Amino acid sequence: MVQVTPSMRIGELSRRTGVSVRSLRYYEEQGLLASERSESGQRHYDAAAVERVAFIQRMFSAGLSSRTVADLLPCMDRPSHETSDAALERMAEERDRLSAYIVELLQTRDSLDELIGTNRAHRATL
Amino acid sequence: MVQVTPSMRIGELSRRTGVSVRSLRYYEEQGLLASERSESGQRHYDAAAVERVAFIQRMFSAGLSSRTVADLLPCMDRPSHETSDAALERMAEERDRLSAYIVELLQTRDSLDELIGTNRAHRATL
DNA sequence: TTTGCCCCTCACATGGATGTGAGCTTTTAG
DNA sequence: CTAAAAGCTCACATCCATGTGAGGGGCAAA
Repeated sequence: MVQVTPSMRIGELSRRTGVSVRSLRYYEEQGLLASERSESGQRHYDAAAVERVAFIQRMFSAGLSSRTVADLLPCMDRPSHETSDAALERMAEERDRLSAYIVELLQTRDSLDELIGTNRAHRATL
Repeated sequence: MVQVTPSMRIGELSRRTGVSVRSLRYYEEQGLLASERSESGQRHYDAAAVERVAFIQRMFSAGLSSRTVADLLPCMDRPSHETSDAALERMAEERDRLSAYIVELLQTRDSLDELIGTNRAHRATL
């Protein structure tokens, strides 16, 4: 039988995403990343998994917890009328949190720039 | 003798900054925040400490470790020719890291917006 | 003096993602 | 067929800022 979506095993997914095998298993444990199991119990992923892993990483790096991401993913997989008010609200909340965080970081970057500027100026007086 | 800078104790600094007493002691342990000790061993801070604590928090929230902040602070306290090349480079490095991070977060926010938009659209079809 | 609050140190706990290693099975390449 | 490479599970370790609690001192108001 020909594989329609040539499945990859965990090592390959790890290589393609740059995410450790350990972490991929963790994502599964947290309900973020599904896998088909072969008879012998090995995980197999379709090509879409690469994207999904990237998404998960982005969310993590934006400060969302695995729990939160788990709540969001269904809305991504099947955006439908089933999307509860709660989930929608949750997304908006996270978005706002992220926005505020970005603003904060921009200010922090300015602080750093100023700090660097001041020090460069002092160096120039050598 | 009149106190020129009326010193505050740790509880007050905590209140003014919103940072826990525990954390303030931790900052000191990490060499980020100095304090004068009274005879009985109690910490006293001058008004400038409030600003410094705020700065530390910003750096932390920008992902710098206490170690890194400790390396940066001398450049803030005494920007002078003594500012080593290494320190300056370090600052620039952190600035760039932060910049890259911000860009990433902006993209992530866009992802979230799109996700929210898609779901709202589906809700509208109810 | 007693009561109450703040401070001190020490040290163990927490959370969340990830690292690491043991012990064992499956797959693959020679 | 055999050995290397890759998977599996389980479970303990790590990092880092912070929480928490024990046990005890300092100091002001009643």
